[in-house]
Parts: sequence; structure tokens; C-alpha cells
Amino acid sequence: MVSLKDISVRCGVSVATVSKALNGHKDVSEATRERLLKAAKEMGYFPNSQARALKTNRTLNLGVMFSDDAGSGLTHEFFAKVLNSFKTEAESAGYDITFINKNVGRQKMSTYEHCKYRNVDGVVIACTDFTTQDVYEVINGDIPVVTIDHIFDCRTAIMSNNEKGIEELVNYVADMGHKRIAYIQGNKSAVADRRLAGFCKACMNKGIEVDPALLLAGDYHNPEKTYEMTKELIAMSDRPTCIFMPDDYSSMGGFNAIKDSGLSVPEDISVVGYDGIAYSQLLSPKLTTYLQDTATIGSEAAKQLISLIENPQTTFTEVITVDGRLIEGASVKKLV
Amino acid sequence: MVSLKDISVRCGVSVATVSKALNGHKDVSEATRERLLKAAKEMGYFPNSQARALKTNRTLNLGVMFSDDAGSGLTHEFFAKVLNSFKTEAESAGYDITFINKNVGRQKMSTYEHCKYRNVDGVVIACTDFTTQDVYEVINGDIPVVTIDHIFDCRTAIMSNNEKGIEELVNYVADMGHKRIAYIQGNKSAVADRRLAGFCKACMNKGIEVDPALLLAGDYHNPEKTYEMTKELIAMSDRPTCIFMPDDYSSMGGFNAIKDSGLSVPEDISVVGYDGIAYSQLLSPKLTTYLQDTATIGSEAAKQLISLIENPQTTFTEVITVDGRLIEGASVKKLV
DNA sequence: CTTTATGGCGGAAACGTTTGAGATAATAAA
DNA sequence: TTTATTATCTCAAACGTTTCCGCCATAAAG
Repeated sequence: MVSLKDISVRCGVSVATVSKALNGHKDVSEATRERLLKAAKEMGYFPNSQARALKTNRTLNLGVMFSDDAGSGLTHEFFAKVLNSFKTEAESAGYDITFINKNVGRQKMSTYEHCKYRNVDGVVIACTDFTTQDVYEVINGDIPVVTIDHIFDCRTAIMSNNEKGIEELVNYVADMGHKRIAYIQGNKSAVADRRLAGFCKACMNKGIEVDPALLLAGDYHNPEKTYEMTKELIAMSDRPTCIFMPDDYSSMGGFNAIKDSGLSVPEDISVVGYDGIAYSQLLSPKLTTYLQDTATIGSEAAKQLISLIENPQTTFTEVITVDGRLIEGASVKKLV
Repeated sequence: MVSLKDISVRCGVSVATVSKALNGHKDVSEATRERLLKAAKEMGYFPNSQARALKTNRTLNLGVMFSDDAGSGLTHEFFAKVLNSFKTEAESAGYDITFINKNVGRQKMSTYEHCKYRNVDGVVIACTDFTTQDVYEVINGDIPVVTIDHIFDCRTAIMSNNEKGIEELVNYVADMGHKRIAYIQGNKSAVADRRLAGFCKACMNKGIEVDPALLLAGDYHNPEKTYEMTKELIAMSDRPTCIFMPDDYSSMGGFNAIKDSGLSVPEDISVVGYDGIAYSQLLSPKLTTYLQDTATIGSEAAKQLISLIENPQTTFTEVITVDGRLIEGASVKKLV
């Protein structure tokens, strides 16, 4: 690999001058700067990121912390889309991304230690259990952090507007004439709490009674569980006319439960999802759901994180809320 | 951050000795080694990966090169699963992974230059157009490379056994009594070629005529296109009794086309997919498809790549074929 | 008792950068 | 003419490792 030294000997200047020229310092003449830039390009020079990092304590690397359990993680469309957008934004600012985890390799280390070892400039935490020791360590550490869909004190958070999303769905469903609305919730988490709050609030506003019997505890991303819950709801004496599923993916379980009961969507029972994944619009009937703005969530997370990194003095933390958009499918029937 | 030097002054030995003790060199007594290890642990020492990389020219970082266009990349379940498995295997060997691309950040650089800049120890290439300049540069470079689902001379490749997969599907369908089988292919690529070869071969073996009119050019991961193609097939005077879809995701388009034509699966027309994604088993009827062994593909890619890295002398390149498994759903009807 | 091996350790250079402090020369001000 | 200022560049240290080489004991061999 061609180094600063190679350029310096070729051009008859010192290494320092080359470094300064390439980094745009002002104490090098325009003439030599151009000469050096030209030589660097010709020789195919690229800075050695490790050497630079060693000296500057900046790696231009962003850590991504998430749960790679089956069902969440990379194969989760929401996370994949957020990550993709995060990646694009980060890269345009010159940052690369590295997956951070409890590395079980040669050295056993915690997630936070992993961050330190790799010297990431910042970390984004998403789609994971936020109540673990590993997360706390990172949150309490001295590395810039942005969280997605979870709020910690003194840390910037990007929040998908789950409350508003559910509210819009409730309003839509209510306007279609539904009164008995069931809600199969996702697993206990900040997101689930906010959705539930939105659900109750919107129901109140629409004058719809929230029957506790219709609030079931389900799981995100778990069609089997959702199948069961849906069956339970169907078996009820005064069955709901509409079911809120934990998310689009799970809703497939709900669809099947309904079908297996000899009923159909939306004639006999209406269904709404959440997420707006691609598949939801390939179903028939198309699913009425709430599309989370993953592009904005990801890019905003990257922007905020980079801002924290590049302005270390800012102790100011923000909570940024990202709205989504209701997608009207054909899974909710208009009641007379 | 605590460094070797910190440990050395605390324990009254030289930096060199600490380094050697921690790296398991033999020229340090068992007594001092233990003393130093203990101190290192107490002080919370972790090696500085950049400094180490600078000296050893090994970063313990693996580059992942893929296409992040919409439709492929992270949101593609096949790739996501392969990546996840690759990641797990790599991490257990102490490697982290970094996404490699044409970085458009501060410095404009090609993918290969990006590899050099980040000093990745090796690169895996998957799910991308293998005929681009960017890929050639990497293939012809001096970094260890493993490719997935594409074979280059002198480079190790992991191949999902597409040929066998299609063959098994054809055999299954033939055994169910089908004679007129249509095949909507994916976009022109090595994978598509192999699948077509498998298709033709298996048909011959089963004594089934391959009607060119039933071999349509479609796209992978494109339900809309598949919808159209399926419509065309349905409109034919002597309509096929079974359709091979490009992949499971696309098959949703096929399902909808059939439904929209007032027909149903599998009563009127049978369907098989490819990939074995989670959704395929949530459809009703469940899709008969071929599950690619993404876990093995990913982990094998990592193992091979690491082996190439850690045994630099081996000029030996392999092509490793990974079989999958047919999943029998209910989308193929048994003909009398 | 001298030589030779060996086990344990330290010195120091090197990897490729960045950066503040100095050096030099030219220019401007006094 | 002297002094101050500026522009341009070099020196050298530093970042945290690894590793070759050499040193010094002690032990084994002659």
C-alpha cells in the first residue's frame, strides 16, 4: 500500500507536508498542494484507516447493536429497512458500520467492551431488549448513542410514532363503523406500551368502549401465537368485528385462524396490521395497516448520531418522532 | 483506555513482556504470565484493534459486498439469513464484519479501494450483479475472496445447489402426475442458468416435454412481473397444470393472478416456489417449495474465507455445493 | 573451570498517521 | 537598517501494538 512517505519521497517534501496538504490545512502553498494531490491520485494513495484512527481516536465507524435472535434482527423487515437507510446515510458522511455484540470469539467481551475494542465513534441501538445489562453498559458509557424506539434519559432517541399510528388506525376503523375492536398486543416493551396508550386514547375520543377482554397479550413477529389469540377472539360469544394484529407478519397467523374457522376477511371479520411490510400489500385482501417510515427513522438516527460525534460539546439530547402513514387496504369492512 | 504500558508500569515489567504474555508467547514464565493476565483483567484491558492492525496487517474484519438496491440486499430474506449465519460464524472466530461498497463519502473510492482503506482481511460477495467492474476489481485483487452463488476461476465459491433443488421439485411435481409444467425464470444470472439446466434435465429424465412456450423470462423478487407472466400462462389455450415461480416472494404475484382469474390453487392450477422463506408456510395453501440451506451457506462461506485468510499459502480453491430440502406444502394437486 | 545451551526478559524499531512547535525565508512595517 | 509578520515547510513525538535481537542469569555439558 502506498503511504504518505512514498508520496513525500517522490515529491521531495516531508511527510508532514503531505499529510497537511491532503487534509486541507492552510499552511501549505496552493502550488505544492496541487502537486501532492496529483501525485497521491496517480499513485493510488488511500489513507490507512487504522493509523489514522490510532492517532486521531476517530475510526469513522458506527456500531449497530441489535438482537440477532431468530425472528428479530436482520431477517426482520422493519429492522432491515431501518438499517439499510441508516447505512446509506452513514456512508454518505464517510462512516462505515460494524455490528456490535457480545463477542464470544477469541476474547470474551461484553457489548460495551466490544465497542471500546473496535473504537466505534458512536452506537445505534435498535430492535433489541432494552432492559439488559449489555444495553445499560452502553447507555451509561461515554460513547455517543442513539436509540430507536426506546427512550433513555440523556440519550437521543428516534421514535416511530406508534401512538399516532394506532390512533389513525382506530379512527379509520371507527369511521368504518366498528365498535367492538380487539387488540392483540406485542410483547411487553416501550413500543407496546405506546401503542396501547394510543389505542385507548383514540377509542375514548371516538366513544368506543375498551373492553379488557378484547386486549390480548401476544407477541410481535409470531404468527403462531397470533393464530391462537385470534381463535380465542373468534370463539367469544360477542365476537369483535375487527382485530388489531401485533404486526403485519403476525397477521398472517390471524388470517389463517379466520380462514380455518370458516370465516373470511373482511366479510365476517375485519383485520388491521402494523408496519406496512411489502407482503402486506400482496395479500388478498390487501391489509389495512400503518406504514412506518423506516427510511426517515434510519437516516435520522444516522444524522443525529453523527451530529453527536462531530459536536462533542452538545450535551443536548433530543427525542425525534417520525410519523408514518396509514395504508388503506381492503381488510376492513364498512359496517352499515 | 488502559494500554499495555499501563499494565507494564503497574507490574514492573516491560511492555514487550506484557504483550507476549497476553498473546501466549512461550518466552515468558508461567508465574509472570499469570500475574500479568490477572492485572490485565483487573484493569479492564482490551487490546486496541487499530494499533494491532497497524502492526500486524490483520484487522480481524471481514468485508461483505452486496447490492443494496431495493429488492435485493438487506431486505431480501435469503441474503439476510445468509448474512446472519455468516456473521455468527465469523464472530465466533473473532472476526467482525463491515459492509463494503462504493463509498461516496469524504473520499470517492471504488469498492476495492474501500477494502484496502479499511484493510479487511477478506471479502464475501453475495446477492449482487457479478458482472460489474466493481466485482472484477475485487476478484482480481489480492484480498481473499469467497463468492456465494457465482463461480469465478481461482476463487472459492459457495453454491446453493440450485440444479438439484429444481430437479427435486420437478420430480415431485411429475410424480404428482403433472405433464405440462411452466417455468417463470428469474433474471439472467448464473443462478437462473443453473436452475433452468436442472429443470430441463429433470424433465427429460421424467419423460416430460419441455415446451419453450412454457419457459417465460421473469424477474426474481418481482411479484408484479410474476403476476403478468402468470396471467399469460393462464390465458393459454392449453394451459399448464403447474407453474414454477421464480421464488417464493414472487409467487405471491402468481397466487393473486390465479385468484383474480377466478381460479384457485391447487384445484385449478398448481404452484411451486423456491427459497423456503418464512412467509411461504403461512400462506394457505402452504407453498410447496425448496428450502435453501442458508445457515450452511453462510457459515460455510465464513469458514472458507477465514481458512483462506489464516492459511495464506493455500492457492487451492474450492467450489462447495450446499443442498437444500424440499418442503411439501399443499400447492400442488395430485392428478389422477 | 570453561563453554554452550536455554529460559526469561527488556530495548528499540517499526507500522502510517497527525500535529504542535520550531525553522527558514520572504515580505511588510517601522 | 532593523524588526515584526507572514507563508511555507520540516522535525519529532506520539498513538498502542508486535517482534526481532540481544542481554543476563542459571543450568547443563565438556
